[in-house]
Amino acid sequence: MTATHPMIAIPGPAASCCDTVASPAVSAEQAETWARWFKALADPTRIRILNVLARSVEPVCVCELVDLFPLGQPAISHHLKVLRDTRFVFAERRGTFMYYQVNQSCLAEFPEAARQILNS
Amino acid sequence: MTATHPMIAIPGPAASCCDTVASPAVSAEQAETWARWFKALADPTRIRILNVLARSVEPVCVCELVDLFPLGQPAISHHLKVLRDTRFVFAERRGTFMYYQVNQSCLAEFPEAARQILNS
DNA sequence: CGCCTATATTGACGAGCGTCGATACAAGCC
DNA sequence: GGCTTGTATCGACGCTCGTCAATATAGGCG
Repeated sequence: MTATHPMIAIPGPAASCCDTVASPAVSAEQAETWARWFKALADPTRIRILNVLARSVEPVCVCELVDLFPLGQPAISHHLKVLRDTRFVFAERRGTFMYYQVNQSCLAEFPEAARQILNS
Repeated sequence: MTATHPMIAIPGPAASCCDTVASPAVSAEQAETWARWFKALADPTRIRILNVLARSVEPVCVCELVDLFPLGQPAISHHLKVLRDTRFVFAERRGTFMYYQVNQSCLAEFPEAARQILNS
């Protein structure tokens, strides 16, 4: 695996193919957590559902979402479950209807993850 | 699809299951673009590769990355290609070696996407 | 030229994802 | 109680993804 670098005899800063790089500062566990977050948003429908929920002051019921997208009700429910499992949204029951809202604080951590991947 | 709401006769703000919600402000095309970005980061190895590249002042060659992760060289090359295709990183050839760097400006657009999903 | 090393690409395989149809559950109304 | 409606879950299908082994390409060195 480790390359035997051809310039090894040349003195100076370019003695090997590159300076030894530090191990990633992001642990494997942290990376998996963030990967799950990104994966939850790696679908255009879920992005747009999240956008609709974020733009609505009031909680939104499922039937409204079903009308907005060219997908069946089970598909919408599935996407909502993915967003629920990652805590991007939460649901509240009112009689027969289910109302969904964005979890603002959870989405706020999102740019923070991007920052840590770049800086830490 | 559209629900016939049982409270339709009751006057007042709760005349239907929920207020009519605006269509998503994020177009389907924009959502697909962002979904591709998120998908590129929806893998723990790619997150950590990106983190290593971001932490290194100097460009990093592939053999160094192969040593850092318990994956074969083809797998690392594959992940680098995904990151290249989404312009998160770019590569530069120096003789036999390929050196990778993060595309800072491209990653800066990332929190902006999160902001637009929430606010716009 | 031929050999060697670094990296990219290909093909294959198993696993997971998105969608749909069918069904189950929950709650209100008769 | 039964009926209806809204929502969630299940099973199946096709598709994509991540990984590996094998191979191809590219560049340096003799």
